[in-house]
Amino acid sequence: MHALAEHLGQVPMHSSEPLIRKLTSVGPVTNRDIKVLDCSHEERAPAGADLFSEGDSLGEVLFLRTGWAHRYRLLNDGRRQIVNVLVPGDLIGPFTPTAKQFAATLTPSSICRVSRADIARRMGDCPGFSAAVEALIASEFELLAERTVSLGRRNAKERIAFLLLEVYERLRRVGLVNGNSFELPLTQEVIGDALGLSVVHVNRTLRALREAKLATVGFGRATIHDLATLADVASAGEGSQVPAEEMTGIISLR
Amino acid sequence: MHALAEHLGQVPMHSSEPLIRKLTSVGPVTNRDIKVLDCSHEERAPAGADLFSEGDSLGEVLFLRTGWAHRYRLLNDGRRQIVNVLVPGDLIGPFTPTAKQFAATLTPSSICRVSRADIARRMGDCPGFSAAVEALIASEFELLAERTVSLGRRNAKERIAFLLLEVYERLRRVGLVNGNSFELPLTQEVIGDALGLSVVHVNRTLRALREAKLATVGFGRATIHDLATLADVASAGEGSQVPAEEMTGIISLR
DNA sequence: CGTAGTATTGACACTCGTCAATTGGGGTGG
DNA sequence: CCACCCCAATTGACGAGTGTCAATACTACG
Repeated sequence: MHALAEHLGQVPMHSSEPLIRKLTSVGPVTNRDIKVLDCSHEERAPAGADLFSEGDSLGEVLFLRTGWAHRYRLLNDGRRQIVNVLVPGDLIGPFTPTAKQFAATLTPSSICRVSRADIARRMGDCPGFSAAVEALIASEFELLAERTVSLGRRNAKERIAFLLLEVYERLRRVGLVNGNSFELPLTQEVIGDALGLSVVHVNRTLRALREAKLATVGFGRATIHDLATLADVASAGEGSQVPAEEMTGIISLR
Repeated sequence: MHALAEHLGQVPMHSSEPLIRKLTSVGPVTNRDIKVLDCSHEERAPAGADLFSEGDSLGEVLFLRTGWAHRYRLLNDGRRQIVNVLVPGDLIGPFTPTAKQFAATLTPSSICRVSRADIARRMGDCPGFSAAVEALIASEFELLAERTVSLGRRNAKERIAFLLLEVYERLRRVGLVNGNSFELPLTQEVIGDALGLSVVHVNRTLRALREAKLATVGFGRATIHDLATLADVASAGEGSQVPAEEMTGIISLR
């Protein structure tokens, strides 16, 4: 990395980066569009760092350049529900000027901040960027609906199988899967809080999946041994499996 | 109603209408903005009518002018998860050009269709309208996150209490609550499918709430007898209770 | 006055949560 | 380099919350 660039808070980006891959995966994005990110503030955060809290008014949007994070809500008796687990390349949020959820890192991460004003200003010259952001939000929406289905109608085994496949697919899209194995720096507690399960039950279920030779999870990694069968378990559901993603914002005003 | 207008598919709207109330509740909307709706196609649908299905490409967005509806997903073994229950004035969707969920009415309804192209075209002269739509989507997003918390971390009693309060609040905003009682044309099966519970358990829980003199649900109506206590039950959760809504789209490019 | 869908209730099974104790790994200070 | 500590992972035992099955009572509507 260029020391000067780093000193200025501007680290050059490469097309192999998850964030760039992610953006280009949802539609045509030019170098010019990506510049919006290049020019922005960039910073590192250790594991477990708070990124924003419920009620915060940021004026910016955060992207996860490297590392893992999560967005969550708390109940006043301490229960936590993770709304989404964020992998490299993901849009962290917040989705509204004042955040309605908490966000924190799970591993040491590199965060990219872009001011909302900037995005708006660039709508004219870098339409690809705001369109990409719109698409990212749309897929976040989709993910959330899918999680709702899991929590409402799938049992523990199905939920975990589904999560593994979902993460597998998301990582694959940004080039972070090698063969049938990928990094998964989630504690069982995090998995539980994401899927509405207790740590103990996550552990039991993980063991069941391992004994059934479907997948092995642990040591910060996950390995899928039998993708087909795992998919069967995962989606006793999924009606019509709508294909990939479209380059369309929510409701896409286009 | 004017026979002529009806014949043309254009029914004049009044400010007392839930749909108009809903739009104005999220921000400044002018008569001109509302015209976008006036000019659009309007139609009636009986109870249980399908509005769109997973995979459909509509080219339009639907609004629920009167009546109740729901958006849902199906698992291939028949399990259903209702993603959201829609009350008069709600934006039905779909949120993406090709729908990723099913939508159907629950009661006889009046539906308003607006073409996406039209919304885009009006962005210039009726900015208030597309801004309002953006805000509606943002609140839908918020609702979905909240439902996720319910399904993941609340028990049956809390979920139902929460649903009652949520619907109460949504109806209140569009002027459909009289005192502590409101219409609730949901079968226990629908409630169950929305909250990830079985019909039987919904019934049991409803009875418990009734016996605790918190709320009575039945005969297409709900009555809240003890709002304060019900709220206590509902949200063992809700950290900081972020206030009302802001006139800001998701990420609001403004 | 049927017929069908909805609401209710009881009995019972099973998934999943809670409690508590133990193990295993990875870091840290002596 | 070892002792210690803390956190994550495991496991067993037990109980609470929910689902399932099945029978019965309503209600609405044609």
